[in-house]
This record gives sequence, structure tokens and C-alpha cells, in this order.
Amino acid sequence: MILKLKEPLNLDFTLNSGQVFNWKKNNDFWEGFVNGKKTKLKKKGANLFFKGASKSEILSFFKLDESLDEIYQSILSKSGDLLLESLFKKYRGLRILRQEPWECLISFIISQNSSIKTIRKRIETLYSLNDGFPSAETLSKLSESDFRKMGFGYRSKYVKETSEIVASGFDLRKIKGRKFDSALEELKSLPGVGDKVGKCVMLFSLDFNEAFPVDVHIENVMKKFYHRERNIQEFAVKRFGAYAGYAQQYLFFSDVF
DNA sequence: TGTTGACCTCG
DNA sequence: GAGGTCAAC
Repeated sequence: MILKLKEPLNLDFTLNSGQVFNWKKNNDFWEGFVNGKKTKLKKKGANLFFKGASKSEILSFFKLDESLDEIYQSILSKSGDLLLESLFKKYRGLRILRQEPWECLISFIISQNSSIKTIRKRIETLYSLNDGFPSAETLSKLSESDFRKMGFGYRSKYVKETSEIVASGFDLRKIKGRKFDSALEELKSLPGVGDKVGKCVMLFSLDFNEAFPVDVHIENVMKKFYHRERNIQEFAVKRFGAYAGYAQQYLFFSDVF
């Protein structure tokens, strides 16, 4: 199947920017999962060749319903930020994804204090449990020691407990309609979810484009270029506006890759 | 309210 | 030390 792109999309930047950990590039094809469906992608000019997920699922996954150039403009006109202006040019087509919330949540819980390579391995192990990413029900039936055997370390307890809570009715989707602070608090009530993981889940799966997750890299960037050490979320929204999360992703990407 | 150390595993 | 969280000061 072919999809005509009206929006800038760079697969290499987007799928390799630390938002997802289950995509691999083989030859010219990117292979991964969209809504639990194994999907192959290849881009040639404005054509996106795809197999697996449906067209509308792919449009949603890459948030192709949002105009990236308008987002750039919105951030730049508000902030006049020269660093971001250059990064938007350099990494044009790097997009924020709209992932499946449950998978996103578990991915970032087990990502803490880990290298990207280790994270990938853990997520691969989860996929190998059954067909596709295991549900909360499935994971809630495993024990903490099962997760330790998978190499999750002290995060095993978090995965076990969060799975139980979600399996018994905690609805991730209902968080979507909440206000920012309330949504973050709700997520942080889950074991293993702190400020950083909560905001990653909000930004990468729940459409909170103003979420500005702060990890070690962003902390350094904010210190170096913006002379900021605290209240970074507040600062980011004031400076960059409603799409602060996009600014975060470009700053992160330029620092890490 | 803010700071500090322990926590698992992998390369 | 790696894209942190939690409990104890």
C-alpha cells in the first residue's frame, strides 16, 4: 500500500529518537509495531510504502494530522529561539509519535537507568511472551521474579504492580481528557512512574504536546543553553508554548544523536 | 519543600 | 554510567 505524504516525515530521525524501542531498520525497510500490528515502512520521496497497519493507523501513529511546519512556527514566533530554529532545519521531519499508551507506559518504566540497547532487549523479551505486546492482564499474572529473570532488575516490582493496577481497571485513555497536572499526578500514582516517565507517556501516547520530560540530557541542555536548573516544565511552556514537547524532542535528539 | 543514597543489569 | 524512582532524612 502507498500513502501520499503531505507532511514532512523522516523515519530515521523519528524511529531512532528514543521515543520507541521496538523498531529496526533492515535494508531500506523499517520494521516495528503500530497498534500491536507488525508493520513495514519505506519512504521514497513523498510516498510512504506500508504493510501491516492500516492507513489511518499510520496517520495517527506519526501524528500526521498535525502540521509540523505550523508547530515550528508556533514555537519560533513565541520564543525567537535561534538554537531551535537551526535544529528544526537540521532535523526536519522528526515527529512526535502517538503510541499505544499501555505499551508506552511499560516501555518507559523499564527504561529507567538503562542504556537503549538494554531497553530494546527487555522489550523484545516482552514481545516474545506471546503474539504482540502483552496486555496488562497477561503481565499481571507473572511474578516479580519472572520479570527479574527477564533482566528487569529492581524495575520488576514496578512492572508487576502497575500491571495489576491497570488490569483491575485503571484506564489510561481516560487520562487523555484531563488537565496537565491532574493527568501527571494520576500517572505518578502508578509504581515506577515519576516525573520523567509520566511526561514521556503523556507526550508520546496521550497527546499532551506541552509535556517536557527532563532526563540527564535535557538537564544538561537546559543548564548550558538556557541557564535553568529547576521548574523546567513551567519555563518550557512559558518560552515554547503549547508544543513545548516538540522543542524537547529536538533538543534531546541533538544532544544524544 | 528539597536533597541523598540504594536499587538491578548490561557493556 | 545508562533517558529514574522511592524512601528516608
